[in-house]
Formats: sequence, structure tokens, C-alpha cells
Amino acid sequence: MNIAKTYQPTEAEEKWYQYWLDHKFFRSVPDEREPYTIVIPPPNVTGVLHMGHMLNNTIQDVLVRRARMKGKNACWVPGTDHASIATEAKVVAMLKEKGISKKDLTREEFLKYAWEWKEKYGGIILEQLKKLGASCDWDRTRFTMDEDLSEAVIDTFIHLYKKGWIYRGVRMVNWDPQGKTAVSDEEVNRKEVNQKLYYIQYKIVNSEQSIVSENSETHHSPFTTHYLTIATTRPETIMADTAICINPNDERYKHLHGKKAIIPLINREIPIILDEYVEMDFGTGCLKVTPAHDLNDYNLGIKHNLPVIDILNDDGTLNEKAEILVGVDRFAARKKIAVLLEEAGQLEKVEDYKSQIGFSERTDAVIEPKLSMQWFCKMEEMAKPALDYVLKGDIKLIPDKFVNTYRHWMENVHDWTISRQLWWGQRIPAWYNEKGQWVVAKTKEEAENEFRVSGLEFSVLTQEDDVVDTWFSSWLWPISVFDGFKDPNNADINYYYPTNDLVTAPEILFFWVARMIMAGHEFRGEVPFRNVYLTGIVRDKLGRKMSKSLGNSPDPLGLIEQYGADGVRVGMLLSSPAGNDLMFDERHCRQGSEFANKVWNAFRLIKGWEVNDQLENTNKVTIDWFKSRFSQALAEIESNFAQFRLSDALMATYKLVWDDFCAWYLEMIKPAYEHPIDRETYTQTIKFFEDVLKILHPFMPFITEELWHDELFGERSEKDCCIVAQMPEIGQINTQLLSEIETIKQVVTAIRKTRDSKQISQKETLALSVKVNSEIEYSDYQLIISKLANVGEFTLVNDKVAGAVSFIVSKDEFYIPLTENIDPVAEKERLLKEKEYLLGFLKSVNAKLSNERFMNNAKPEIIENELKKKADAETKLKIIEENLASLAD
RNA sequence: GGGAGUUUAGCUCAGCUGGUUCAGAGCAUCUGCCUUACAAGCAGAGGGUCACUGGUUCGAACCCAGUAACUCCCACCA
Repeated sequence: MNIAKTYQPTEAEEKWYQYWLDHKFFRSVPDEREPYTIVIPPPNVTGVLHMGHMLNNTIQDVLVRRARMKGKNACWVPGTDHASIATEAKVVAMLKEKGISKKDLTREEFLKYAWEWKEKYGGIILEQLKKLGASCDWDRTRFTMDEDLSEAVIDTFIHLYKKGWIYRGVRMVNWDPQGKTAVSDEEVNRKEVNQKLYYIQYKIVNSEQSIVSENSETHHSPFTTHYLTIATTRPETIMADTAICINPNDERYKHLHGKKAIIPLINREIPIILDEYVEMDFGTGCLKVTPAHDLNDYNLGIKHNLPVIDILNDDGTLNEKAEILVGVDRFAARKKIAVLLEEAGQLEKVEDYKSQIGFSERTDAVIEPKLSMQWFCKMEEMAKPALDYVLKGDIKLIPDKFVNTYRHWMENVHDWTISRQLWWGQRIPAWYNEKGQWVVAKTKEEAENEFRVSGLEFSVLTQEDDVVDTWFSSWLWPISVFDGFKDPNNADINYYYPTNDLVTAPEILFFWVARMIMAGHEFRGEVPFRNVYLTGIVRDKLGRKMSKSLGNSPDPLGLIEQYGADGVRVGMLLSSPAGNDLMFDERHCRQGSEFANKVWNAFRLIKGWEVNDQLENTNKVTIDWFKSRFSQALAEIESNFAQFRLSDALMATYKLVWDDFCAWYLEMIKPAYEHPIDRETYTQTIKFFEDVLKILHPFMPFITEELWHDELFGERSEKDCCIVAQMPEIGQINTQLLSEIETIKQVVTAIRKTRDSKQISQKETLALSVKVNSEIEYSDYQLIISKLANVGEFTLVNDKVAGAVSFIVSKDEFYIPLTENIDPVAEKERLLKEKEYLLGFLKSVNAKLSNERFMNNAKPEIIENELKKKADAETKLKIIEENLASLAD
């Protein structure tokens, strides 16, 4: 036999992936079969594969391959996302390297570069997915900025605008001064940061004389001086203050009511206003109100009709409204202001202080609350039905603990800021005239028409500069990939939509999943998918999130090279229950590749057998047993899949293959070295092996396909492939046979243990006598025991065998005569120990049975069981006592 | 500050409506084997006060209350 001792994945993987592509096994078109559909969560078009993708796409591929093998018309739609902020940032960086600045380019020029970049790097990630074995229908690959998909975005924008759900307004937004764009609340990461709390004195107007005259210089309380003190973490914004606010109930500051204060350094007068919003016991009880740079202050400003002074430029530097430090960055300005205040004698003290600060998810810059004109999408009406779908169970979240989180979010939903100050994306279809009046329309011509209809004057219309948020295109993904907007009644959308399962990360449950549900309801009146499987975050062994900056993420393609795609897939799935974070450990991949090797070697064994047609089949019981065992395991696997318990399904498969098939079945039927095997056993075994390959295929597509085509299985037609084989069905399960074989296994194990403890070599043949007290026909199993435990003489006896090592399995007594090695003292000790245990056990069972309340309250089957436990224990005890007695003889 | 979740063997996790023989798996560990499918293997073994404290019950890893630690989400205390 000339087959490698170990499985070599690389070559097989390339060969079979190409074969599958060539034979269009991933291709799906509507037909009469039941569809099974997954749309990929589109990865960032310029991204590269990371461990999160590996996990996510392995799961999707397992589901898709399984559905395909169960006779469904499986369709997995791949694609990529244009990811405006991330991609635009990359393009800007690339241009910078070339010495080109974005602001020197026109929009068109910039977009030309961006598209070039996309053409060059876009889709790398999809190529990487192929290495993993992803069975996507590549003919359906979509990009969120494909013409049709962009058009859908514009059409839905107009649709929602007409419904009154999209509006424009000045809002406090999360401004990213580095990306120079607004980001949504969900894209802001809050982190606790060590800061300084600055105590700054503001003079009070016209109070100097009166207070000073009323109070002698020696006694003056801090509350009646000619100044007040505020505490702030952001002294650089004092120039934007438009009021000081105190709590009207604050006794300390009654004298300030109706007064004015003076901003230090720039000496501008601002009113002192009263509002219960101010906490009296925080800081000094005086709050500086800066409507342009703080959301609370903004709201306070609206309430009290305060002016808004914005002193920051888009890049975070101070503008001329600040009067001082113009052009200085906000953080540098903070330090300088502190110095200036100190010099002016108006900085009372500085304290260390911890508080939460927002950081941009994309650029990690500190978020600046900023007032700006933005586009918004109302969420309330869309959130309601989207919540109901989940609460009613039309959409299942897996695991369901996410339902609570989902509900909480949907009940407290904020309007969605959909505009982004970027160029890479779908440009908002709004058109302005010279006066800033505007309409929403698909084209310039339509817009001009709108203007005419409404009687507004214009000479030239300009389109809105902003693009929509990327999620405003990806929320349409399950519909737009099937052209459900362009052609709402086409064959594809009618057949594939709603899709079945969505596999994604919990952190985008609201960004993306919730919004897809809203869009599904709004634009199709239907859910977009039935089940949402939420994967965990891939972390390293120390529990840290895998990230580029930490450098703790292994290179996925490197892993595939090392362990094979099958090995890595198994490794990813071994310990990743839905919703739990996955503590990635390369050892799991090794376990996966070792498993592949095990399968490979099972193949080598069978492949090496020679058949002799003259031989009689002596393995009927074993074959029957494995049939039952296979069905039993299959039922378990099916049930695990039904509950999306993929790692359990994999583990059940793993154990079936390794333990039941390899360790027990093959060892039971294996002919002696260089002996032939009978035809029937051979044929059955090949059939079993083929079934094993099938159930393994979704997890390990490559090795199974490789083996599938071996001549061992006879002639295969070109299209007879494991990938499209029909999954085995659950057959008859003979539970009696299963339990009897379990007993036989215990007998074998007991004999092996005896060998171990008496240091008898496996090569030495032993004799075995059985005193049968149960119903088991040991003659049926004699061959199995003999083979697996190297037993020669096998006798059924009616009496105890003296001078032998004994053990009991279920009720039956086994004796191995061992004249040389037997040690009566040790044997007695062992028996006494077992007796002691049984007595204790009986005591606890009897305690239960004699407890009146137990007998009255416990269910009948529980009592019956206790009685059985008692009887079994008594039987065993009797045998042990007899054995002890015979030892004493 | 509010809400949710987690805590079971060295590690990662099962344990369904409380009830089979002092709690299970995989990996890791230990011991013995290079037995012609596989040392990426085989055979065997050890390992747990089910976070803690109370309670309910004939009976609790499971139900209830409290405590502690960790994780995540939400939130406008300067």
C-alpha cells in the first residue's frame, strides 16, 4: 500500500475547491426544491480576513453545506460592504503617501482614486474565504455600491422622505475631528479616562462694591465674594460659555439670582440662570453652560433661549470666535488656558478626575459634541414592528438572551443620523438653490421640476455634499442582493426571500440586524430572515479581544496552511457555543488536523483489506450494532443542529467517528494481519465509511471529498460528489443491542484493566469464564471479547472459579484464572472495598425508600428506579460476599 | 447610575420540566505500550465543598433571597 501515513491537506484543498467551482455546485437558481438561503454579512471591501470572519463564515458554510446535502436548494450570497468611513480613511492615507491632499481634489477626482483602490484591493477578502472552503454562489457576488444597490439606497431614501421619516435638522452630533464626519451614537466607544477637573473663578458683575462693603475683608465666606467658582474638565470651552447655571434652591447662591458673570480672559458678560438640572452637591454647584460643545448645555440653552457660540473648527482647532488661542488644537488649548487662568489668578485649583469620554470607533479620536446640520431618519414607527417580530418569535435570536437587549434598545430607540460628511458612499439626493432652499429628488431634472412646482426660484441647483451612513445601504442587503427594489416581483426575490439564517456578531445587533428587520418590514412587509445566530467575539487565550494593535491575532491563512482548512474549521467550532466568546487556542486547530488524520487512517486501514468471497460473515452483530449506534448519534446530531448547537453537533460527530467507528467498530471487525475479510463485512464497512464521510462533510469538506472519490467506493460519475450527497437518514435503533454492547465494552475494559494492574502483556492470551446471571447471550459476543481483549478460551460456567481474578459487569461474574499472579490478600482488599461502597450505597437508597414523605411525594417511576437500584446492589453484594467466602477457603 | 448576563475539573464548556450508583465531555495531566491504519496513535488512571451564605423541598449544580467577582449593553452629572 502506497498511501501517505498522514493526511496532506494543501493539494486536496486546491483541487477540490476548483472542482466544486468547475461543476457549479455552489450555484443556485430557483427551482422546485425548498430554498435555503443565507446572505453573508458583507465584510469591508478593503479588509482582510481576521479570526472573526473565520468563525462566522465557517458557521455559515457548515449550515449551507448541510442544507445542500439535505436536498435543499442552498444559496449563500457573498459580497462586500463599501464601509465609507474606513475605506475613505484608507484612500486618504494612501493619497497622503503620494503627497496628494484630499482637499486639493474635486469630489470626482477623489472618487476615481477610491474606485481604483477598490478595484485593486476589493475582493481580496472573498478570495481568502475560498481558502476556508466557503461554498458561496460567487456568481451572485454583490457590492453595496453596485449600481443597482446604490439606486435602491436612493429610492428608499426618497420613499422614507416622502413618508416624513427623513428630516433635516441642527443637532448635537458626535463629531469625529479626525475623520471630519459625524458618527452615530453606536459608533462611539465610551471609555473611562483620567482627567483633570479645573476650578475656575468667574467675576460677578456689579457685585464687587456691595459685597465688599457688606463683609469685612477678614471674614468672607466663599459664597459671598465677588466671584463664583465653577468646575469643568474642559476649560478651553469657557470662551463658548453663554451662561452660568445654578440650582434655584441652592441657599449658597441666592445672592447670585439675576446677576451676571464675566468669562475670564475674554471678559464677556453672561447671565446667571436658574435651573434644577444643576446638582447642588456636585462640583461647586455652579455650572458653566456651553451650548455649542455639550449636549446637556445645548438642551439647557434651548430651554433658556441662550445664544450658541461655536468656537471649534471641524478639525478640532479653535476658531476666531474663541477670540484667543485661535488655530490651536483643543487639547493644546486646554493646557494653555490653564496656564493663562493661573496667571490671571482665576484658577482656584485642579483636581484629578475620572470620567467617561467618547472615542470614535473608526479613528479612535476623542469625539467632540458638535452642532451641525444633519439628516435624520425617524426610528419610532419602524422600531415597533421590528420589535414585535422578535418578541412574537417570527425571528429567533440565538441564543435568546439577546432578546432582552434587543427589546431594551428598540424601546429606547433614537433617531438615526444618516448623513456622513464623506464622499465615498451614496450621495444624498437633496438639491439646494442659492438661498439654501432644497428638495429631495432622484435626479437634477426632477429636482428642478420640484422647484418649479413649488414656485421657488433657482438658477443652479447643487446636490447635497454628504453621503448616507453605510448602514443605510447594508440594511437593505437581504433584499437588494436579490434585486428586490429594482424589480420587486422577480423570481429570485420571491424564491429566496425571506432568507433562513443570518450569522453575525452581537455587536452589530442594532447597527445592522435590527435595521434589516425594519427594512424588511417596511419594504417587503416581511421578515428578512428567520433565525439570527449570534457568534461570540474571538479572543485570545488571555481573554483579550483579537486586534491588530495588540498583535495577538494569528494569521488565518497561515493557520490554514499549517493545519489545513478542515483542521481550522474544526478548531473554530470546537468551543464556540452561540453567543459565547471564543477563547481561541491554536491547540484546537491541531486537534482538528489530528482528527482529519484519524479519518485518513481509517481509510488507509479499510483500503488495505483484501476480500475473500469464500469467507463467512462473522460480524453480523457488530454490523447491526454500528447501524443502531450510527442512527442514535445521527439523531443527537440532528437535534443539536435544530437548536443551533454546532459545537455539540461537531463533538457528537467527532465521538461517533473516533470512538465508535474507529476505536470500537473497526477494531471489532478488523481481520488479523494479512488475513482477508469477508465480502459482506467489507461492503457494509465501506457503506458505513461513506456515511461517516457524509456527516463529516459540512465540518470538513476537503478531506471528505478527497476520500469520497477513491476507488474504494467504486466508480463515481463526474457529478457524484460528497458535497451534493444525500445526508443519511435516521434508521432503526435497537436499544437492547446498544445496551448489551455497552456491557461487552465494559467487560473488555475490565479485562484490559486487569492486564494493566497485573502487568500482563497484551500479547499474552487469557482465559475467561463467565457465570451468567443476566439475560445476555454471551455466545453472540464471544468473538468480540476475544478479539478486543485477546481472550483465548472462553467458557460459560455455573459455579465460581476458584483462584481466579474476578470482576462483575452488570450482574454477571467474570473469572480470569491467573495461577501465578494472583494475590489473595490484594484481591480480598479489593472486594472488601467494593463491599463497603455497596453497603453505603444501599444505606442511602434504603433511607430514601423508608422515608414516608419520599414514598408519598416522589413520582412512581422514581420510586421504581430506587427499588431497582436496591435490587441490583443487593445482587452484587451477594456475589461479592460469595467471592470473599471462596477466597477464605 | 440603570439593565442584562456569567461563575461547574488545570483550560474550554455540557448538564433540557429539581430525582439512575457520592456530577459529564473534549483538551491538558499521569502511567504503561513504537500491538504493521494512525506515537498527529493505543490501553488505562487521576482530577470538582457545582463562587459564597441562607431558605424552600422527602430530595438542590438546577428553584428563591442575599453576598462577592467578572463580562456586556444603556445613560447628559459639569
